[in-house]
Amino acid sequence: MNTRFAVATHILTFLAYQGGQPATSELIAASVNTNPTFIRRLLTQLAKAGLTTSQLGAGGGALLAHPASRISLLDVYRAIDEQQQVFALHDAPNPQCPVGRNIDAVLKGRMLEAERALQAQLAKTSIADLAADIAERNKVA
Amino acid sequence: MNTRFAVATHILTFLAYQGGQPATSELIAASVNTNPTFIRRLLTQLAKAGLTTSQLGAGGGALLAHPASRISLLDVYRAIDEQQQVFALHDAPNPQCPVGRNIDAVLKGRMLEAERALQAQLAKTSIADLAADIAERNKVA
DNA sequence: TTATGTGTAACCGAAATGGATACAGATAAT
DNA sequence: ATTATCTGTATCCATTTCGGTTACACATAA
Repeated sequence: MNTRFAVATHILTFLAYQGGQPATSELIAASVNTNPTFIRRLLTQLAKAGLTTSQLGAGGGALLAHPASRISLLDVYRAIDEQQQVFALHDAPNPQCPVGRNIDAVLKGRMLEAERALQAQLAKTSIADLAADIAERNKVA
Repeated sequence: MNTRFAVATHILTFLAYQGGQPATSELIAASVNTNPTFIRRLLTQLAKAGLTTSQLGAGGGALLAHPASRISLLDVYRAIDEQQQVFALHDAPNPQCPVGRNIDAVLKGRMLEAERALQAQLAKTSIADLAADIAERNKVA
Protein backbone atom coordinates (compact mmCIF):
# COMPACT_ATOMS: atom_id res chain seq x y z
CA MET A 1 0.00 0.00 0.00
CA ASN A 2 1.00 3.61 -0.22
CA THR A 3 2.28 5.50 2.76
CA ARG A 4 -0.53 8.04 2.98
CA PHE A 5 -2.32 6.28 5.81
CA ALA A 6 0.89 6.17 7.82
CA VAL A 7 1.63 9.82 7.15
CA ALA A 8 -1.92 10.91 7.95
CA THR A 9 -1.70 9.05 11.24
CA HIS A 10 1.63 10.68 11.91
CA ILE A 11 0.09 14.10 11.26
CA LEU A 12 -2.77 13.53 13.67
CA THR A 13 -0.51 12.12 16.35
CA PHE A 14 1.76 15.10 15.90
CA LEU A 15 -1.21 17.46 16.33
CA ALA A 16 -2.24 15.57 19.45
CA TYR A 17 1.25 16.15 20.78
CA GLN A 18 0.96 19.86 20.09
CA GLY A 19 -1.68 20.26 22.79
CA GLY A 20 -3.88 22.71 20.94
CA GLN A 21 -1.03 24.69 19.42
CA PRO A 22 -1.53 25.03 15.62
CA ALA A 23 1.12 23.29 13.53
CA THR A 24 2.17 24.51 10.09
CA SER A 25 2.50 22.11 7.21
CA GLU A 26 6.19 22.93 7.19
CA LEU A 27 6.62 21.94 10.82
CA ILE A 28 4.74 18.69 10.31
CA ALA A 29 6.67 17.99 7.12
CA ALA A 30 9.90 18.26 9.08
CA SER A 31 8.69 15.64 11.54
CA VAL A 32 7.50 13.29 8.81
CA ASN A 33 10.53 14.02 6.66
CA THR A 34 8.68 14.96 3.54
CA ASN A 35 7.54 18.16 1.82
CA PRO A 36 4.86 20.59 3.01
CA THR A 37 2.70 20.15 -0.08
CA PHE A 38 2.26 16.47 0.57
CA ILE A 39 1.23 17.28 4.12
CA ARG A 40 -1.22 19.93 2.99
CA ARG A 41 -2.79 17.53 0.53
CA LEU A 42 -3.39 15.05 3.32
CA LEU A 43 -4.59 17.76 5.69
CA THR A 44 -7.17 18.77 3.10
CA GLN A 45 -8.52 15.22 3.12
CA LEU A 46 -8.48 15.05 6.90
CA ALA A 47 -10.30 18.37 7.12
CA LYS A 48 -12.94 17.22 4.66
CA ALA A 49 -13.47 14.19 6.85
CA GLY A 50 -13.92 16.50 9.82
CA LEU A 51 -10.84 15.32 11.68
CA THR A 52 -8.85 18.55 11.52
CA THR A 53 -9.38 22.25 11.05
CA SER A 54 -7.07 24.90 9.71
CA GLN A 55 -6.22 28.27 11.05
CA LEU A 56 -5.24 30.58 8.20
CA GLY A 57 -2.74 33.40 8.42
CA ALA A 58 0.29 34.11 10.54
CA GLY A 59 0.57 31.92 13.62
CA GLY A 60 -1.91 29.55 12.04
CA GLY A 61 -1.75 25.93 11.08
CA ALA A 62 -3.61 22.68 11.56
CA LEU A 63 -5.51 21.59 14.66
CA LEU A 64 -7.41 18.51 15.69
CA ALA A 65 -11.14 19.00 15.29
CA HIS A 66 -11.88 16.52 18.09
CA PRO A 67 -10.12 15.12 21.14
CA ALA A 68 -7.50 12.58 20.08
CA SER A 69 -9.29 9.92 22.07
CA ARG A 70 -12.23 10.25 19.73
CA ILE A 71 -10.30 9.83 16.49
CA SER A 72 -9.68 6.20 15.55
CA LEU A 73 -7.39 4.70 12.96
CA LEU A 74 -10.53 3.65 11.15
CA ASP A 75 -11.49 7.32 10.86
CA VAL A 76 -8.10 7.99 9.33
CA TYR A 77 -8.40 5.02 7.00
CA ARG A 78 -11.79 6.21 5.82
CA ALA A 79 -10.59 9.77 5.36
CA ILE A 80 -7.52 8.83 3.34
CA ASP A 81 -8.17 5.63 1.49
CA GLU A 82 -11.00 6.83 -0.68
CA GLN A 83 -11.89 3.48 -2.16
CA GLN A 84 -11.61 1.71 1.18
CA GLN A 85 -10.80 -1.69 -0.13
CA VAL A 86 -7.60 -3.57 0.29
CA PHE A 87 -8.39 -5.99 -2.49
CA ALA A 88 -9.07 -5.28 -6.13
CA LEU A 89 -10.97 -7.42 -8.58
CA HIS A 90 -9.72 -8.10 -12.08
CA ASP A 91 -11.56 -6.44 -14.91
CA ALA A 92 -14.22 -8.26 -16.86
CA PRO A 93 -13.72 -12.00 -16.48
CA ASN A 94 -15.16 -14.14 -19.27
CA PRO A 95 -18.97 -14.33 -18.96
CA GLN A 96 -18.94 -17.47 -21.13
CA CYS A 97 -17.09 -19.39 -18.42
CA PRO A 98 -18.99 -20.81 -15.45
CA VAL A 99 -16.19 -19.67 -13.17
CA GLY A 100 -15.47 -16.35 -14.86
CA ARG A 101 -19.16 -15.52 -14.86
CA ASN A 102 -19.43 -15.67 -11.07
CA ILE A 103 -16.00 -15.29 -9.54
CA ASP A 104 -16.29 -11.55 -9.02
CA ALA A 105 -19.57 -11.71 -7.14
CA VAL A 106 -18.38 -14.59 -4.98
CA LEU A 107 -14.97 -13.17 -4.28
CA LYS A 108 -16.29 -9.73 -3.55
CA GLY A 109 -18.24 -11.04 -0.57
CA ARG A 110 -15.20 -12.73 0.93
CA MET A 111 -13.07 -9.66 0.35
CA LEU A 112 -15.64 -7.55 2.12
CA GLU A 113 -15.56 -9.84 5.11
CA ALA A 114 -11.79 -9.53 5.31
CA GLU A 115 -12.02 -5.79 4.85
CA ARG A 116 -14.51 -5.57 7.69
CA ALA A 117 -12.22 -7.55 9.97
CA LEU A 118 -9.41 -5.17 9.15
CA GLN A 119 -11.53 -2.10 9.79
CA ALA A 120 -12.92 -3.46 13.05
CA GLN A 121 -9.37 -3.84 14.31
CA LEU A 122 -8.43 -0.34 13.19
CA ALA A 123 -11.40 1.02 15.10
CA LYS A 124 -9.88 -0.25 18.34
CA THR A 125 -6.96 2.19 18.27
CA SER A 126 -7.27 5.95 18.76
CA ILE A 127 -4.80 8.71 18.08
CA ALA A 128 -4.67 9.20 21.85
CA ASP A 129 -3.52 5.59 22.20
CA LEU A 130 -0.66 6.22 19.82
CA ALA A 131 0.25 9.47 21.57
CA ALA A 132 0.28 7.61 24.89
CA ASP A 133 2.49 4.86 23.46
CA ILE A 134 4.89 7.47 22.18
CA ALA A 135 4.91 9.37 25.47
CA GLU A 136 5.75 6.12 27.21
CA ARG A 137 8.64 5.47 24.87
CA ASN A 138 10.00 8.97 25.34
CA LYS A 139 9.73 8.64 29.09
CA VAL A 140 11.79 5.47 29.15
CA ALA A 141 14.46 6.81 26.83
CA MET B 1 -4.26 -3.05 -4.30
CA ASN B 2 -3.30 -4.88 -7.43
CA THR B 3 -5.48 -7.57 -8.94
CA ARG B 4 -3.02 -10.43 -8.58
CA PHE B 5 -4.67 -11.85 -5.51
CA ALA B 6 -8.03 -11.87 -7.28
CA VAL B 7 -6.56 -13.47 -10.39
CA ALA B 8 -4.66 -16.08 -8.39
CA THR B 9 -7.85 -16.98 -6.58
CA HIS B 10 -9.64 -17.16 -9.90
CA ILE B 11 -6.97 -19.53 -11.22
CA LEU B 12 -7.25 -21.87 -8.27
CA THR B 13 -11.02 -21.86 -8.35
CA PHE B 14 -10.87 -22.59 -12.05
CA LEU B 15 -8.55 -25.52 -11.39
CA ALA B 16 -10.91 -26.80 -8.72
CA TYR B 17 -13.66 -26.68 -11.30
CA GLN B 18 -11.57 -28.71 -13.71
CA GLY B 19 -11.81 -31.76 -11.47
CA GLY B 20 -8.27 -32.96 -11.95
CA GLN B 21 -8.07 -32.14 -15.64
CA PRO B 22 -4.93 -30.05 -16.37
CA ALA B 23 -5.65 -26.51 -17.56
CA THR B 24 -3.31 -24.62 -19.87
CA SER B 25 -2.38 -21.04 -19.16
CA GLU B 26 -4.19 -20.13 -22.34
CA LEU B 27 -7.42 -21.71 -21.18
CA ILE B 28 -7.21 -20.03 -17.81
CA ALA B 29 -6.32 -16.71 -19.42
CA ALA B 30 -9.50 -16.93 -21.48
CA SER B 31 -11.56 -17.34 -18.31
CA VAL B 32 -9.80 -14.49 -16.51
CA ASN B 33 -9.74 -12.36 -19.65
CA THR B 34 -6.06 -11.61 -19.64
CA ASN B 35 -2.94 -12.96 -21.33
CA PRO B 36 -1.32 -16.36 -20.76
CA THR B 37 1.98 -14.89 -19.62
CA PHE B 38 0.35 -13.13 -16.70
CA ILE B 39 -1.29 -16.41 -15.73
CA ARG B 40 1.97 -18.32 -15.99
CA ARG B 41 3.73 -15.78 -13.82
CA LEU B 42 1.12 -16.26 -11.12
CA LEU B 43 1.16 -20.03 -11.55
CA THR B 44 4.89 -19.98 -10.94
CA GLN B 45 4.31 -18.24 -7.63
CA LEU B 46 1.51 -20.60 -6.69
CA ALA B 47 3.68 -23.59 -7.57
CA LYS B 48 6.54 -22.26 -5.45
CA ALA B 49 4.10 -21.96 -2.56
CA GLY B 50 3.13 -25.59 -3.13
CA LEU B 51 -0.45 -24.85 -4.12
CA THR B 52 -0.25 -26.03 -7.73
CA THR B 53 1.82 -28.31 -9.92
CA SER B 54 2.45 -28.20 -13.63
CA GLN B 55 2.31 -30.94 -16.18
CA LEU B 56 4.67 -30.15 -19.07
CA GLY B 57 4.11 -31.09 -22.68
CA ALA B 58 1.12 -31.78 -24.84
CA GLY B 59 -2.09 -32.27 -22.91
CA GLY B 60 -0.41 -30.70 -19.90
CA GLY B 61 -1.22 -27.69 -17.79
CA ALA B 62 -1.72 -26.67 -14.21
CA LEU B 63 -3.25 -28.76 -11.44
CA LEU B 64 -4.08 -28.20 -7.80
CA ALA B 65 -1.43 -29.70 -5.57
CA HIS B 66 -3.97 -30.26 -2.77
CA PRO B 67 -7.72 -30.69 -2.43
CA ALA B 68 -9.47 -27.35 -2.85
CA SER B 69 -10.89 -27.68 0.64
CA ARG B 70 -7.39 -27.49 2.01
CA ILE B 71 -6.34 -24.30 0.20
CA SER B 72 -7.43 -21.13 1.97
CA LEU B 73 -7.49 -17.56 0.76
CA LEU B 74 -4.78 -16.93 3.30
CA ASP B 75 -2.59 -19.46 1.48
CA VAL B 76 -3.19 -17.55 -1.73
CA TYR B 77 -2.50 -14.23 -0.06
CA ARG B 78 0.77 -15.53 1.33
CA ALA B 79 1.79 -17.02 -2.00
CA ILE B 80 1.08 -13.90 -4.03
CA ASP B 81 1.54 -10.88 -1.84
CA GLU B 82 5.22 -11.27 -1.10
CA GLN B 83 5.46 -8.51 1.46
CA GLN B 84 2.24 -9.51 3.18
CA GLN B 85 1.37 -6.16 4.59
CA VAL B 86 -1.52 -3.98 3.64
CA PHE B 87 0.00 -0.91 5.23
CA ALA B 88 3.26 0.79 4.47
CA LEU B 89 5.28 3.05 6.70
CA HIS B 90 6.78 6.29 5.48
CA ASP B 91 10.53 6.42 5.09
CA ALA B 92 12.74 7.84 7.78
CA PRO B 93 10.72 10.18 9.99
CA ASN B 94 12.72 12.84 11.82
CA PRO B 95 14.62 11.29 14.75
CA GLN B 96 14.94 14.76 16.33
CA CYS B 97 11.18 14.88 16.84
CA PRO B 98 9.58 13.11 19.82
CA VAL B 99 6.80 11.92 17.54
CA GLY B 100 8.89 11.19 14.44
CA ARG B 101 11.35 9.24 16.55
CA ASN B 102 8.73 6.72 17.69
CA ILE B 103 5.80 6.80 15.30
CA ASP B 104 7.06 3.95 13.16
CA ALA B 105 7.56 1.53 16.02
CA VAL B 106 4.20 2.38 17.55
CA LEU B 107 2.27 2.35 14.31
CA LYS B 108 3.87 -0.87 13.14
CA GLY B 109 2.36 -2.76 16.05
CA ARG B 110 -1.14 -1.50 15.33
CA MET B 111 -0.76 -2.24 11.65
CA LEU B 112 0.30 -5.76 12.45
CA GLU B 113 -2.80 -6.27 14.58
CA ALA B 114 -5.00 -5.13 11.71
CA GLU B 115 -3.07 -7.29 9.28
CA ARG B 116 -3.56 -10.29 11.54
CA ALA B 117 -7.30 -9.66 11.72
CA LEU B 118 -7.41 -9.54 7.94
CA GLN B 119 -5.44 -12.74 7.55
CA ALA B 120 -7.50 -14.56 10.15
CA GLN B 121 -10.61 -13.77 8.16
CA LEU B 122 -8.99 -14.90 4.91
CA ALA B 123 -8.11 -18.20 6.53
CA LYS B 124 -11.79 -18.95 7.01
CA THR B 125 -12.50 -19.31 3.29
CA SER B 126 -11.22 -22.15 1.12
CA ILE B 127 -11.09 -22.50 -2.64
CA ALA B 128 -13.67 -25.26 -2.23
CA ASP B 129 -16.00 -22.74 -0.57
CA LEU B 130 -15.70 -20.45 -3.57
CA ALA B 131 -16.23 -23.33 -5.99
CA ALA B 132 -19.34 -24.33 -4.05
CA ASP B 133 -20.67 -20.77 -4.11
CA ILE B 134 -20.14 -20.64 -7.83
CA ALA B 135 -21.77 -24.01 -8.39
CA GLU B 136 -24.76 -22.77 -6.46
CA ARG B 137 -25.02 -19.67 -8.59
CA ASN B 138 -24.78 -21.68 -11.78
CA LYS B 139 -27.44 -24.06 -10.56
CA VAL B 140 -29.92 -21.28 -9.90
CA ALA B 141 -29.29 -19.53 -13.20
C1' DT C 1 -0.15 47.01 5.02
C1' DT C 2 2.79 43.31 5.34
C1' DA C 3 4.11 38.76 6.54
C1' DT C 4 2.44 34.22 7.12
C1' DG C 5 0.24 30.04 5.97
C1' DT C 6 -3.39 27.40 3.48
C1' DG C 7 -5.45 25.22 -0.61
C1' DT C 8 -4.74 23.82 -5.12
C1' DA C 9 -2.85 23.36 -9.72
C1' DA C 10 0.78 21.88 -12.70
C1' DC C 11 4.69 19.26 -13.76
C1' DC C 12 8.30 15.65 -12.93
C1' DG C 13 10.84 11.24 -12.27
C1' DA C 14 10.60 6.74 -10.35
C1' DA C 15 8.22 2.66 -9.54
C1' DA C 16 4.50 -0.59 -10.10
C1' DT C 17 1.17 -2.81 -12.96
C1' DG C 18 -0.37 -5.68 -16.46
C1' DG C 19 -0.03 -6.70 -21.64
C1' DA C 20 2.79 -8.52 -25.57
C1' DT C 21 6.47 -11.08 -27.91
C1' DA C 22 9.94 -14.44 -27.90
C1' DC C 23 12.27 -18.63 -26.99
C1' DA C 24 14.76 -22.51 -24.57
C1' DG C 25 13.64 -26.71 -22.45
C1' DA C 26 10.63 -30.49 -21.03
C1' DT C 27 7.15 -33.77 -22.17
C1' DA C 28 3.42 -36.20 -24.63
C1' DA C 29 1.82 -38.03 -28.82
C1' DT C 30 2.49 -40.30 -33.03
C1' DA D 1 12.82 -40.53 -33.29
C1' DT D 2 10.30 -36.71 -34.55
C1' DT D 3 6.93 -33.37 -33.93
C1' DA D 4 3.60 -30.72 -31.52
C1' DT D 5 2.48 -28.80 -27.13
C1' DC D 6 3.11 -26.31 -22.98
C1' DT D 7 5.79 -24.28 -19.25
C1' DG D 8 9.08 -21.04 -17.30
C1' DT D 9 11.36 -16.93 -17.93
C1' DA D 10 13.37 -12.86 -20.12
C1' DT D 11 12.57 -8.60 -22.36
C1' DC D 12 10.12 -4.65 -23.72
C1' DC D 13 6.14 -1.49 -23.52
C1' DA D 14 2.27 1.76 -22.23
C1' DT D 15 -0.34 3.29 -18.43
C1' DT D 16 -1.06 4.48 -13.86
C1' DT D 17 0.30 5.61 -9.24
C1' DC D 18 3.26 7.69 -5.96
C1' DG D 19 5.47 11.23 -3.79
C1' DG D 20 8.46 15.47 -4.61
C1' DT D 21 8.80 20.24 -6.34
C1' DT D 22 7.50 24.82 -7.76
C1' DA D 23 4.17 28.25 -8.05
C1' DC D 24 0.50 31.23 -6.77
C1' DA D 25 -4.16 33.07 -5.42
C1' DC D 26 -6.51 33.81 -1.21
C1' DA D 27 -7.36 34.39 3.72
C1' DT D 28 -5.87 35.97 8.09
C1' DA D 29 -2.96 37.65 11.88
C1' DA D 30 0.28 40.94 13.35
